[in-house]
Amino acid sequence: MQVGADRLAAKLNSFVQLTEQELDCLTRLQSRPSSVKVGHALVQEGQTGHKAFILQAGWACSFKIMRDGSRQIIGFPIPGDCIGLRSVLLRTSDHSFAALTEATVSGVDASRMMAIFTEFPRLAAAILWAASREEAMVVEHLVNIGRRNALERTANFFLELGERLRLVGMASDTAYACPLNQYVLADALGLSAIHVNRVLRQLRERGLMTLKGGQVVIHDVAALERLGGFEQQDHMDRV
Amino acid sequence: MQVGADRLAAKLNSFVQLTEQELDCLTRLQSRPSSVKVGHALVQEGQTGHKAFILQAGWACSFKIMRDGSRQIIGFPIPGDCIGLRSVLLRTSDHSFAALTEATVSGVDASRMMAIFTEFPRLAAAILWAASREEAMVVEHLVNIGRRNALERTANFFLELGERLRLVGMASDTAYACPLNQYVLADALGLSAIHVNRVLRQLRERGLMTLKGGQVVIHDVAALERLGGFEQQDHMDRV
DNA sequence: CGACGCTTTGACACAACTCAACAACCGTGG
DNA sequence: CCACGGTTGTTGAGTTGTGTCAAAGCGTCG
Repeated sequence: MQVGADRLAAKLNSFVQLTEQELDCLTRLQSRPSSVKVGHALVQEGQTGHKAFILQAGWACSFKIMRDGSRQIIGFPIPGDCIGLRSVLLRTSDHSFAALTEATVSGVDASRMMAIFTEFPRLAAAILWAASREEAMVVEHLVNIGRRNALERTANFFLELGERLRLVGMASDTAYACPLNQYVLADALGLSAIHVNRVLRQLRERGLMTLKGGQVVIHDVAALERLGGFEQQDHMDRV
Repeated sequence: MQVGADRLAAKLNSFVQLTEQELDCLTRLQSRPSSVKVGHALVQEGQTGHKAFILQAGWACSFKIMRDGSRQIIGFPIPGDCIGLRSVLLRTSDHSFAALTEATVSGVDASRMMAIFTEFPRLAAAILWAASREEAMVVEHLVNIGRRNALERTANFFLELGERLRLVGMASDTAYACPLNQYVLADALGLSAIHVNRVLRQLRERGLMTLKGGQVVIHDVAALERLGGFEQQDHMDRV
């Protein structure tokens, strides 16, 4: 498998230039890609099987269900991202994953994963780096929910998402496909679905952005960034 | 330095039994502990120096300042926790750290940290494990803010904090020292300081818990756990 | 004593939630 | 082809939770 065919290899390769051997190891680490149906769970909270996946295509989300039935979505892995990496290290997974669209994933064997640490330390560092980026995203999400009102929060969310998608070539500067409905958005943003609707309307009426038919179009990037308190990320974090 | 003297070693040792050599490596990794004054920043957001610290004693918090001056507190590292581990991997730190009480920390040299990956892979795995636990805490925090109201959120927060403190012997089953004032709590919980006050009063009047003079006393553990939607963590996550 | 940091309280405003109903869309099957 | 049900989006009215502003109480420290 060459770089490019495997999303994980492509991502890690942007951190440290990987050798032939390391690329080969990554290939062997992953099982043959398999397809997942919409709504199907990948990892269940509390599950103790040490399974992790790499999302190769499609959309998914990680979330936690509360006792009252409501849920909080933690994040939306996009192609190249790890799913359930933590459940390999911590014995039980602390949250669940589900596919939001038809998706393809490749499984990662936990024991082989641990073996990497002894055989390919540079690869291990790269994985820690990827995990760090993921954690940084959760932190951003936390700040967004904790300290911004519904309008700012939503604006920030779509900018952040667009930024990530652009890095993997799934978005242009002002538009991208986004299959998230208002219920999903509500659970991600810590709002009610109805309020999400009102917020989207306001964003539309203000001429900032539109979400329609699974397509996000940003009409006024500058104004949206101002509203969402968005700051261009620095991606020069190669060691 | 024996296990016990060094908080980090003590923590990692609970994940994998560390060898003499590994313990020795951890000791050499850390600089001589130094003391930090209240309110003093350890890591500034955007700072590019690859510095990390291990908190050995005292209280600190990690936070992000918004453009409008408000702040969101991400978490409260307690002794044994890493501070700014991510700023070693991602080149710039994405948030800041400050001491909340007189604290002592030992610095960690970034280049030596990277060297661990090649020399002591088991140690690297242990560090990744510690980072995973930290991320799990952020996720809990996110869920708490996103999907619980002020009362439940506060209840959950103090239970969670107590749980962590108990693991390092800084809390009994029903009480612990907690130097966080209402402004700090507000910034952590995504509330206003005034509302935190109201919530604390309600918790007190309902006979659930009291925060007074830097001391948390839980009067009715069961009821508080029910209110906060708190579930006992599983700590059997040793590999 | 006054100054300061932190807590407490009340009155009011506003953001976000809930409930209820309806409209648009889309695939399915008659 | 149209009727249908299910899903998703839209809107309004009323309620509740939380923020804001203003002021006072309290303890500590200089």
